[in-house]
Amino acid sequence: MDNFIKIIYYEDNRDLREGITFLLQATPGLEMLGAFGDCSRLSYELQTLRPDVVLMDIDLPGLSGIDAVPIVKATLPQTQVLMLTVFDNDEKIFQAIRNGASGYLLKHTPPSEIIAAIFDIHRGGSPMTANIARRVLQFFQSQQKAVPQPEREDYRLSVRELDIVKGLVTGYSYKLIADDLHISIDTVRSHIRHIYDKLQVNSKTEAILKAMREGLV
Amino acid sequence: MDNFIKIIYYEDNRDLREGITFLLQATPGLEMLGAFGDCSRLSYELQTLRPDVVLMDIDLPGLSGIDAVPIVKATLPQTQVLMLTVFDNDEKIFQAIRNGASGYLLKHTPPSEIIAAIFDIHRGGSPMTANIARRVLQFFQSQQKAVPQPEREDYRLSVRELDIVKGLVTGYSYKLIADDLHISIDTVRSHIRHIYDKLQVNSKTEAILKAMREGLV
DNA sequence: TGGCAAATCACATTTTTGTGCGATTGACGC
DNA sequence: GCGTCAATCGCACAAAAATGTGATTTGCCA
Repeated sequence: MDNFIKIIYYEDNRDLREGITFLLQATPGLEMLGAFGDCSRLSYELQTLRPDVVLMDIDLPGLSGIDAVPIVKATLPQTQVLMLTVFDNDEKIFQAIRNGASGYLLKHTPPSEIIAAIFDIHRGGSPMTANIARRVLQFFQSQQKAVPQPEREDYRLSVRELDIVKGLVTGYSYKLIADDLHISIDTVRSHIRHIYDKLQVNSKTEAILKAMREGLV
Repeated sequence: MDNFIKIIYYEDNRDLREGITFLLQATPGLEMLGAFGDCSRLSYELQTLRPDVVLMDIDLPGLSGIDAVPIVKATLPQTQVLMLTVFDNDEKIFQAIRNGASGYLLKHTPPSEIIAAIFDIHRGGSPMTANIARRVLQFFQSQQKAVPQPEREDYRLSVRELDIVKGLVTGYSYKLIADDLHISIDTVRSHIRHIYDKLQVNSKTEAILKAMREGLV
């Protein structure tokens, strides 16, 4: 049984727990090490049984399944956690994922898919129902879309003027910028004048703030 | 055929295109509207055929499948895009997702799963191979971890000093800050001196930059 | 109750910026 | 070839900021 996938299972509903346990025990390639109604002895069970995969319900009495995930990952980093739950609530899903769960199935998933998911997750995949995956993707997309700023204006600064702005945003004085770019301080002044014109400001501070906010640098 | 899922397919490999087309044509519930070797007439095809699902290869001649996705979503926002490709490269995956793809399968996926995925995606799910899902989750986890800031120092600024800093970051001159807070400009100077001491800087610019970066405001 | 820090104000001096009014050079377009 | 513009530099004067060296009041707390 050396290359069998070793599994432990946390689920407070007794019928379900026994049903799944029976199912997994009957599956070649899987080794069911234990099934428990709560996480009260989680650390002990992890250390003695050293499972490859932990199946975890969310709504457990005492320590919730979500809070149990980081403990599993801290104790056995190589062990994969597969959430198996009725909650398809966004916050719970993301929380579980943040905490280190590698898969997320809803309980109504057919037994054959649960078994496939266990092999998947052990192979380095992340089984998710298509619904859950959609939530994750949507979150992902919303995060990404937040980056492209709201309509950035084009102030038509020349490359040299941008050099100067970079200097300002670095916190340099005119003199330092001049030294840095090997030009005279009067040239820096001159550029700064044009920059102020183009940015419609009239002090270094305003220019810096505007440049930062408008993402010119 | 009204409730059939209408599909168009972009794939430059002719054998594969014809194979998949044949497969989908033979599947009850699916209606294959067309299969094309490139995206040269994408807009036209979208508008005339109005598919429910677009299957999209990535490595197409001319416009790449990744760049085609935003066009699909812009033209027909309700239409779901399922990427079907050999690339399991992170950047390509994330790019496609960012652009609005709702599913991502590798070409070696068995035909039965491709068909299941089409039904899935049309139902609002996001079919992904477990491998792809793992990449997305990992990216997700790394993003989340990035949020907890890198140890913000406590510079022990007094409330009044913070008022001043806020003024600076708003772009106010000493005089404006003084007026704003109803104190003399010399008092502002005095506070600023203390602020510079505490922040370990020696110019307004540096103070503003440090305050912004350290999130003091 | 005596020390301490925060908040207030004053005055003087030096540096740094802002602004007005120039000039020269070189690249590019028409 | 002529106009335009970016990039360079100069000088002068005024305004703002940085620095030094003070002082007074208030409230806290040990």
